[in-house]
Amino acid sequence: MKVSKKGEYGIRALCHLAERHGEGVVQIREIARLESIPSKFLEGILLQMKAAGIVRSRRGIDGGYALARPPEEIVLAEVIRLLDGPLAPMGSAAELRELMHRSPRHAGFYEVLMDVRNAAAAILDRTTLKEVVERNARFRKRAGARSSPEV
Amino acid sequence: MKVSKKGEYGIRALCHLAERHGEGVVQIREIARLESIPSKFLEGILLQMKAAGIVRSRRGIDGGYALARPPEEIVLAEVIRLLDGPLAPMGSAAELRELMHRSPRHAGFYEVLMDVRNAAAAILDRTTLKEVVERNARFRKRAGARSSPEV
DNA sequence: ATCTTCCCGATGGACTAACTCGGGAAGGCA
DNA sequence: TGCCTTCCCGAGTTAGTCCATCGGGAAGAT
Repeated sequence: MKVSKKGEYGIRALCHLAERHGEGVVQIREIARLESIPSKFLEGILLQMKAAGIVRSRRGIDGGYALARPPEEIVLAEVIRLLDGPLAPMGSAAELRELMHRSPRHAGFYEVLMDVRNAAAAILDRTTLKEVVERNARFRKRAGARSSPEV
Repeated sequence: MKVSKKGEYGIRALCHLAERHGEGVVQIREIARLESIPSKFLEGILLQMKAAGIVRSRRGIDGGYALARPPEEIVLAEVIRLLDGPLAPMGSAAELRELMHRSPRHAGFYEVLMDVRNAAAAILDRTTLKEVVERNARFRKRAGARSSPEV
């Protein structure tokens, strides 16, 4: 599995929206500026997440984006799968299973890869956006107490 | 983390060598043929593993490759790190740590990624080549009993 | 001397990542 | 009705990586 810039930006943007959940929409430009994300790139990412039902939008003069669901109902696995593909370290879970019984000579190895993907999936499937935001807040407090002016 | 063809071929070749451990060297061409790996590609991979001390070689008319250490002293993590880079899903463990205290705003997210890399590392650091070969054998028996003529 | 093998750098095509451009469509407001 | 601001969307660019191949050179056995 690999989390690309696209995936990272996607999650960061969702965190931003999660923090303001319930306060209406927020514009691409604002997210891009505050999160240091290239805005045209972010545009495409949000569009893709909208098509997937993670996020909703409103156009016009007071338009912008908001979460389509509450933060505790969005899990990291969903957005990473969407933006960066399957969680398995090689191919997808289905392809690994296919390989295992198509070439039993190396099935043991593929089985280990499957174990790795299951371990990753176990974490990412139960980690909600809400939890990530809470974790972020905890770190911000801890670090903000002694240094660093926000980056 | 991503296991590429290079990593897959590397492990498959090592398994091949592990099965014949103690019986002298085996040639690139033979490994390539029996494991369906492009031989020129395999050549480079073996060379890299030799430089890393995983494998040793002998040239000349009866040359070839062999494991540099017994199969129970080679772990998957070592070869995957060598051939495919760090196990973390984004950057390396060190870069993730760096990010966490350099931008505490998203440290929670990076921490989750670190958890994922730790889960992967836990599996791959304790899985030896010997264990993979044993697992392979178990599958071969199970499947060979009812079908498939080796691929 | 002459095979056979490993050693090693260079190259090439396909594909992806990470952006960027430019224009179009929807929606609020005067 | 315009007008402006926002989202919508396809196409293009640049750099880099993946997978593989070529061609020759060096070491070693007989």
